[in-house]
Amino acid sequence: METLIPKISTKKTNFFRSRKTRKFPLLPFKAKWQQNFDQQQAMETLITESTTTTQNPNLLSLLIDSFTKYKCDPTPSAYSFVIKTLTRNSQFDQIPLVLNRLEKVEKFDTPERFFINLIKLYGDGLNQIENAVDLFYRIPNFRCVPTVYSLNALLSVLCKSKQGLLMVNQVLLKSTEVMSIRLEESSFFIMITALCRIKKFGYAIELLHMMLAEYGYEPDYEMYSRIFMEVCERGDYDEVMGFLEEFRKVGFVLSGENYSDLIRVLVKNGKGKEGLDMLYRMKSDGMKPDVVCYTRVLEGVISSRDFEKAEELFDEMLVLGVEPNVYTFNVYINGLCKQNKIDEGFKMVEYMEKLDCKPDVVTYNTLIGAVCKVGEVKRGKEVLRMMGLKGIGGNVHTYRILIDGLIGKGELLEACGLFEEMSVKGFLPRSSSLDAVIARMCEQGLVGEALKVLNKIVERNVAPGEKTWEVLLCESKLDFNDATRNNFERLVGV
DNA sequence: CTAGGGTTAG
Repeated sequence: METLIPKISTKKTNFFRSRKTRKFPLLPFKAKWQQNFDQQQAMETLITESTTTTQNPNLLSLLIDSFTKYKCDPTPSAYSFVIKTLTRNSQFDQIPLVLNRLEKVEKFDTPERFFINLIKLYGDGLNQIENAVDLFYRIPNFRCVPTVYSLNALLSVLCKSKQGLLMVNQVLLKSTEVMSIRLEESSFFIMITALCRIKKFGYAIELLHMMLAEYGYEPDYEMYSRIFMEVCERGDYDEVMGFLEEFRKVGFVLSGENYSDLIRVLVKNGKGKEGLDMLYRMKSDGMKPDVVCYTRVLEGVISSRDFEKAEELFDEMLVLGVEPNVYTFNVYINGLCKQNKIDEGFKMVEYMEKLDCKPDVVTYNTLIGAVCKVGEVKRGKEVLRMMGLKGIGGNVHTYRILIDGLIGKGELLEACGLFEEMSVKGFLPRSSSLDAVIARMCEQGLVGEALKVLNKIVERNVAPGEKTWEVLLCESKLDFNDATRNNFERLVGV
C-alpha cells in the first residue's frame, strides 16, 4: 500500500496516469470536495434550524452546532448569514459575541465585504458610529487586509453626522499612516460631498486642491459641479462668482443645469443684465436654454426694468419654439404692470386662455395689485368675482391686496366686508391690515362698527396687533360686551 | 431618456 501522501514534487507522473492505472485517488481534491459538501450540509442545517426554532434563537450556538455536526469548519457565508439574521431579528446585542468568535476562533480569511456591510449597519442603521470606527480598526485581526473600500464605507457613515465628521481626521490619519490605505478619488468625493452638505465650501475647495497637490488626482467635472451646485444653492453672489472662475479656469464647461443654477443666483441678486449675458453664453456653448432659464432671465431683466430686453426675450422664446408657460406669462405680465400697461396685461390673459395656458391666482393677483395701485379697487374686486366664475379662488394675498387698496382709498366699511369674507373662507388677515382699519375707523368715529368687525375676527382666533389695543384702550367710551371681553382677554393672555 | 425648477404681494 502506497502512502497516502503523494510525492507530487518528485513524481509528476502520478498526475498523468490514466484513471484506471492510478493507484490512489486525488485525495487533496477529494477532501476539499468532501469538505465543501459537508459545509453545504451544515449551512442548510443552520438555515432550517434558524427559521424553525423558537423566536430569537441563539444563532451563534446554532452555527457552531451545525458545523460540529458535520465535522467541518464554519464558512464566511455562515457568519454573514448569522449577522444578517440577527439584524433582521433586531438581536443586535449578539453581534459582538459573533465577532469575537470570528476573530479569536476561526482561521479563514474574512472577506472585506463582511466588514463593509457591518460598518454600514452600525453607522446607518444603528447610529453606533463608535462601533463602526472600532470595527474598522479591528479588521486586520480578522485576517483581512482593509482597503479603500472599507475606508470609504466608514467615511460615508462618518460624513452623515456632526459627531462622525469630528472623527474623520483621526480615521484618515490612522488609515493612511498605520493601516497603509491609500485614499482614492472616491474617498475625496465622499468627503467633498459631505462638506458641501454642511456648507463648509471653503474646506471642500481645499480638499479639491489637496487631491491634486498631494495625491496627484485630477478632480473631475463631477466634483466641481457638485460644489458649484451647492454654492449656488446657498446663493451668495461673491462665493458663486469666485468658484465659477475656478470652475472655468480648470477648463470645464458648465452644463445646462449649472447655467440654470447660476442664472438663478444672478437674478436673485438683482443682476438681471449678467443673467442675460449668461443666457447668451449658454447658447454660444451650444445649449438650448429651456423655459425655466428663459423665465428666470426674463424676471431678471424685468426687475432691472429693462423692458425692451424683456420684449426681445419673450419674442426670442417664441421664435426658438420654447413654449412659455404660466410662470413665464406671470413674470411677463408683472413686467407689463410695472410699466402701467395694465390693459395689455389683461390682453395677455386672454392670449393665455387662447393658448390653453390657464391663468392662475398669481396671474390675477398681479393684475389686481396693478389696478389697486392706480386706485381702481372696484375693478380689482370685479376681477376677484370673475376669478370665482372661472373656478379660481382668491387666496390670502388676493384679499390683502384688495383690502390694502380699499384702506388706501379710505373705504373702510368695504374693507371690513372683505375681512369678513376672507375669514369665512378660512384665510387669516394680517394683524397689521386689521390694525390699520380699526385705527382709521376709530378716528372717524366708527367705533361701534370697528368693534363689530373685531369681534367677528377675534372669534376666529386671530389676535389683532398692538396698534389695535392702543387705539381701543384710548377709547374711553368703549363698550365691550362680555363675550368680546372674554375673547380679547384670552387672546392677550390676561 | 426626462422630472423639476421658475412666478405675484409685504
